[in-house]
Amino acid sequence: MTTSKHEEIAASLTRDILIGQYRCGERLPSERDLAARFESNRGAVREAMKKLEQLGLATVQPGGARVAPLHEASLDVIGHMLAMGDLPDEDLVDQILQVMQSLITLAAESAVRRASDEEMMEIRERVRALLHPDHDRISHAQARFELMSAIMEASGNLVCRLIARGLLLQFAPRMVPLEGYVELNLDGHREYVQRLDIALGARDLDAVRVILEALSNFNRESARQAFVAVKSSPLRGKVAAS
Amino acid sequence: MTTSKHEEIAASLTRDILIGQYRCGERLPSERDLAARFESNRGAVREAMKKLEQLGLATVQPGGARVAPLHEASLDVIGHMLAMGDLPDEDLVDQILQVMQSLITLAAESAVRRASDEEMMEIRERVRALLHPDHDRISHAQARFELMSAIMEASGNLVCRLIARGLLLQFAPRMVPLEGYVELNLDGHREYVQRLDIALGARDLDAVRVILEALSNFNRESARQAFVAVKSSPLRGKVAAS
DNA sequence: CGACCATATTGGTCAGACCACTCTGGTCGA
DNA sequence: TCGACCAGAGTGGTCTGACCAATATGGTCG
Repeated sequence: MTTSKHEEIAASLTRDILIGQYRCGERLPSERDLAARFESNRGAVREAMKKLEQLGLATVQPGGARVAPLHEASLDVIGHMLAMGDLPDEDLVDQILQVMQSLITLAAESAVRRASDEEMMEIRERVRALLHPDHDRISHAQARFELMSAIMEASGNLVCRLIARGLLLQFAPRMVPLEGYVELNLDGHREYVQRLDIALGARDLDAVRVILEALSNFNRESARQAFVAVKSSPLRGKVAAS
Repeated sequence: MTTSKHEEIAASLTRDILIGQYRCGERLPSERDLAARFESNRGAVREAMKKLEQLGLATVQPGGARVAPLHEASLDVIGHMLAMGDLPDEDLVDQILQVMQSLITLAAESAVRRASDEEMMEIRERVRALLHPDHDRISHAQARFELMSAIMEASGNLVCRLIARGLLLQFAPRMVPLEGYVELNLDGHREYVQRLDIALGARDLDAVRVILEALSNFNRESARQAFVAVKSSPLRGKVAAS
């Protein structure tokens, strides 16, 4: 057990809340009761409760802690929700991809408007890097990540950058189980990547927008097919055996 | 002093980091030193450090805590950044408005696609509520907030919803100093609101997108003008006197 | 039956201690 | 002279126990 006590408690309580063990508005057991249940001290329980409060899953006040409605939670719950089953929730994954597309499009528009020529060349190099033929899945994903980072940085939009980063940090680790099943439509993908390079060079806002939407749709479709593939695979659920 | 010790310490340290008192990568004083400096106990300092870590402003490890680069921070730092000066940073406000537009547009598209007729009627009622002539600034802002909430809920996109909510929660309170100076272009605004009502009824995706962009531009322009107005106002800085 | 109040319980805070790990500065050896 | 090495000081991580203020509870009184 490498995890500390309060992390263990927080994970357990988070899971209980997310699966509906404790329902919205319901009172959680007192810190002292939880300390006894988890055979720990109140300090550890207290840190766990802090974590729950930070996640927006519970409101803790003198008199007791109550479960908060999910739609009032913090963005950080997404990672926990993705980690709930043996596979991430398919709808949630698609929602994340949609939001990421919106943010990247916004950032790209901003970058096209205000990036210096040097920054734009840097971005276009990252775009062209996607075309290198010696990419396996992992290095290709890495290249896409670096492209996204470059666009976000050049956009000058800190808000956009922070959200995208926070979202990706929760999203990426949970997609590992699906990694082996994604099959990118490489031909169409390369086609759009080349067009993106040109559109960025021309600083053509509308073209960039359209191409990014198309690329995002590629990703969403790839994710969808990966879910289909993994669900029909005989290896499913091997994680639970470890 | 209604704020508790650890909140006071966290606020002080947050401010120090954001103004560059402690630079990126630099080591923060030890918890014991900070406890002595703030004439408090280590527990309080410790809670404050937890808060800093949650904000992504610092990484705390055995051996010492270090300041993290701003672009690796959590979205929650935005609220603190807005609260830094006597007025929110103008560029940051515009960035937030841009992101909000992206998210609302995404949610609206999703809502147009998948909302039931009842939900759509609910949304359109909120839209028409914006046209009521007996709105003062506050109730109009309230009505816009409720419209946004309805769209977000109908979109079925939890990720989008959580981000927008979190962002607005940090944003709204900091805009209070500007409230008196916003002058919405009511004629053009009403025009677009009416068109939005119709576009939603027709479930016209492109029209909704265009109208929301126009409305967002109205908001951004209003905010810009409010900054101009407040900066030329003789009442500036009265907050510091209290 | 409802308003009210005393009490038990809850979270909030604090003080102090111990532990495992990291960092530092000095020493020793090549 | 310079490098590796090592002991000690310092750090955060954790735990214990206690007290306080605010809340929730259940009984009592009107």
